Amino acid sequence: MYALIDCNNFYVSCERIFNPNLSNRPVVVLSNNDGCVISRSEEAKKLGVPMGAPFYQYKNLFHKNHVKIHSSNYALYADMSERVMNILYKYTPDIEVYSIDESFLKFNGYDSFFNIELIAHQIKQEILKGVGIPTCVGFAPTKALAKVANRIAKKFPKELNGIYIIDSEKKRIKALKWLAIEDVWGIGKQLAARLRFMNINNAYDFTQLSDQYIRKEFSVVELRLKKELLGESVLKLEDIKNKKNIATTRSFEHDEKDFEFVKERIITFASVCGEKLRKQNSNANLISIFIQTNPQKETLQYRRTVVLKLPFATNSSITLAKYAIKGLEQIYKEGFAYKRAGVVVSGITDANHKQLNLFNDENSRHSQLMKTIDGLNRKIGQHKIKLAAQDLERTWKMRQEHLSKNYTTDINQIIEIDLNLA
DNA sequence: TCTGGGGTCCTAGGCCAA
DNA sequence: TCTGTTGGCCTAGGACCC
Repeated sequence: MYALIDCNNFYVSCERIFNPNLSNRPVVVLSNNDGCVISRSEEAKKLGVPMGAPFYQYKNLFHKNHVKIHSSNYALYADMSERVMNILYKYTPDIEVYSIDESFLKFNGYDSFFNIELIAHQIKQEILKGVGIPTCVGFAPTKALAKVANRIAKKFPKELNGIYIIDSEKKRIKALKWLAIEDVWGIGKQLAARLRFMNINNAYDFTQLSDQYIRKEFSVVELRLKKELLGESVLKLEDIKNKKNIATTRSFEHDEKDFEFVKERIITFASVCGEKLRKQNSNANLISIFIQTNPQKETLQYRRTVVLKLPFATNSSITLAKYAIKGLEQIYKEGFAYKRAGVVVSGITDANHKQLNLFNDENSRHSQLMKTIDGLNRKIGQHKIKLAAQDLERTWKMRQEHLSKNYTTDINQIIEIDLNLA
């Protein structure tokens, strides 16, 4: 059996732990730059706030309904996520941390020996008591069905208490007939529209299509999905692997025409990619740089990406920045106002197994220098030590007007309790 | 004025070598 | 030597996920 444990409205739930004022009232958490809504409390959902809603369009609605607004505080969420996952590891070592707020667990042979419902209850209770986050638990014979079970648990909180188990054919078929096609894990907007057009309206209809037809009209991904929904486990737990791509991309606070501005951003992104590579002890062989104008505006658009092959595998921020500038110079066009830019490194290899290059190789001092920079940044706070090409005067602040404190990761921001009031 | 960011996997198509 | 086929590798772009 697979279990899917999913935290309810995760970012909002994290904010609520440290701020009881947020209980039982509409709360939203915004994306970087306070751009869109990326987490909503049940009360906010009831007000009709959709996922991804642009903040500025909903400002009035929020104001009118006293919606509490928070900028995203990823340091806090990452720490709370780790606490949740640590609890899950107590139940089984077979875990796949699928995202910041959900994990698959595999319980081999538990079906006949253990009371699954009891385990589900224990998991839920322990996370709620230990971390303060409410969760939903779905159990089923495959990962895709566990997703379905979890969805049902979420949808009927009063009746099911956040737990649903698909453990019979009858329940499986009933669940699939209930699940709208666009809500199936792996069926996105485009596929759903095509399937609806073919009168395939729910997950059950989808499983009635023949293998050949699915393979011909769609792809191997959809075929696997069909098997999973039929109860044949083809998706296994994924191991924790090093990332295959590492990206650092941002929108600017305003549209920007100045080359030097964009260049400074690109250097910073390349440098951050270097840091991320070093953190997972990897090197990159390829670097791609992209810039784009604001697609929301009806002005002439420009968007280019360039991929450069690095002369040797590297994680040096200096080398990455050097090639990032080279790439930017190739794609930058005067006269456009840019809104977004980014650097992605790929072709990732293990830094311990670097292939020697006869003609080109990195200055051997880079590696020691990077170690020193990383060490200092860890000690005195993130990103205080920069490359000279980064602007030391300007501090790049995202718009984060509603940011909560780092209650659990910064000793200076730890929560204080006034015992006189308590 | 104000619309996020970071991933994965798959397919198609080009190129190249056997 | 030439031509056609096949399969591997690479990359770009699309679709999907959270």
